[in-house]
Amino acid sequence: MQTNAGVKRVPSVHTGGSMNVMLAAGALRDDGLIQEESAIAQALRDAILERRLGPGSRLPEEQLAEIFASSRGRIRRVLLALAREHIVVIQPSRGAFVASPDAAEARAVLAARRMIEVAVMERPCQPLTEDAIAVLRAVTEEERRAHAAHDSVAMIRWSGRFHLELALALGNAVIAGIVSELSLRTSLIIAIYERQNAMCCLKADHDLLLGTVCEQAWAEAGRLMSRHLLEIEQNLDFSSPAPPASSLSLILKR
Amino acid sequence: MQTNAGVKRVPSVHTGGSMNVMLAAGALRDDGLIQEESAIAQALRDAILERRLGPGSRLPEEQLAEIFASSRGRIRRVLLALAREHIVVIQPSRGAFVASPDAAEARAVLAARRMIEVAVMERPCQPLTEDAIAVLRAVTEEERRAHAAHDSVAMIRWSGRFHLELALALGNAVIAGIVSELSLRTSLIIAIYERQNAMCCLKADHDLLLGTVCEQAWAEAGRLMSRHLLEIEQNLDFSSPAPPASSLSLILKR
DNA sequence: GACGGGTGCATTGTTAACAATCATCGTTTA
DNA sequence: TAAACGATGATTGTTAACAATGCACCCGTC
Repeated sequence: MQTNAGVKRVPSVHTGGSMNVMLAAGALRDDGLIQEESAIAQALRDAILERRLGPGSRLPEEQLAEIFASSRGRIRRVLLALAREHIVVIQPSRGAFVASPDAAEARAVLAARRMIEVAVMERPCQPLTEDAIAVLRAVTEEERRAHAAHDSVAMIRWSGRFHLELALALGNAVIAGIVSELSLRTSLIIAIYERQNAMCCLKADHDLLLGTVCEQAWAEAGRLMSRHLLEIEQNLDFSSPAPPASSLSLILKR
Repeated sequence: MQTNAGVKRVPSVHTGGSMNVMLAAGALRDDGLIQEESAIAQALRDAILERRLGPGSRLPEEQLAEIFASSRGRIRRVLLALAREHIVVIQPSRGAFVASPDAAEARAVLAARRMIEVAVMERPCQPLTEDAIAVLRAVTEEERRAHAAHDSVAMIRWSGRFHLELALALGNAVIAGIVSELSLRTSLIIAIYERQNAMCCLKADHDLLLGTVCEQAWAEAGRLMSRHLLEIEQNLDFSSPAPPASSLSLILKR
């Protein structure tokens, strides 16, 4: 599924360079899965990311097989892969469900993110290239556009994307893979514990961050990143155990 | 995340203590795998960690199924899980092999480790408990013992274990999982690129580190950790592409 | 009305047979 | 001699049928 509808348009002149990085993002490789499986996995990740599939949702093998015009065996492999990413839970003899992390796990994930992403800011292990800056600018531009259009799905996606590109630009592919996984888990967590009045995770934080990054003010960038992630955490409400218990309605195919 | 809640670890006693510490290690849960599969996966990880299975080794499904008295289907699941940990590579229609990361991947893994583990030292997100210190002391004691006995297998294992316990003590379960995976990848890397005259990865670095940790001298601990990991990296020789090409001799079952 | 047991259905788990693919090696030919 | 070709065997990939499990529903009894 590199037909990722929205991902194509990077509004910059240097289509060539951006394109490359664009591809890399979706394709941060799904080791051990063949193309078709990888596509299904990505479709499920997208559905979770965009909250079409809520935490606790049932994921029946046969139904998924039909939806994706695939076989049960293949779905099974995909579900195992997603279980290893901690966004799906497999209960033996019961089936697979979208994970619904508890408060402790939520805190652990966020703490890990803070630790890692702040470290990436403070001590980048790669020089910042012009290309990388261009990509980051393009992403924040997309974020702004999504925000203006009140397109919350796009907002979620580009927001995650910003963190990923940052990890890729200042860290490396291994770190980016880790950040990517933690990002996805985070968005599951937000789906469960978000405060009602939540400010939808963006108030130009990313712009600010990008500014300091461009100036190579690493210490300040680290501080901003820390604050940014702390804010996300502080906008969670762990008091309501609230398992939203979504139905098995699958609006997966597009 | 009560992952390690049930496992009480008391360091003191020789066999008993060590055993307990042993258990906790593998048990950093293998999501999506049933017990039997998890055991097989751990056996393979151990074999790789201890370099009984060298990089590039072939891993035929049927043979593994026989060795572990299991079925091909189950082996298949295990291999997929290990592929997602990047310690096994699955080549479609060709089979599974122990991964042999190239220089670029090796550097990325080590850089990621340095970034993350240094961050854990510098900014622990948990107060250091007495229990944790006891466990860490026990591990270094085991390391010393293994070193004295020239038991390189035990040395490798306890060395990795030290890093894991550190991440668990000062970080959390999520970070420990990440460190655990990176550790395993590192030991694959060392198996490939280690300099002949390598000093076998331990010259009391861990003792020193533990000392500063106990004193809660975080900045110094971070510096030591950084140096420690850099030393590992500097003892690698990427010039010889040397794929040791090990046979498929499987001394897996114990 | 609540509890316990039992039946049937829906779903997952497992297996075995078959199909497809790749490597090996011997043979042929330029 | 070396390259190309082709058959053979070994290994992986896929499927479909069957077994096992858990769940919901119904019924009877207390």
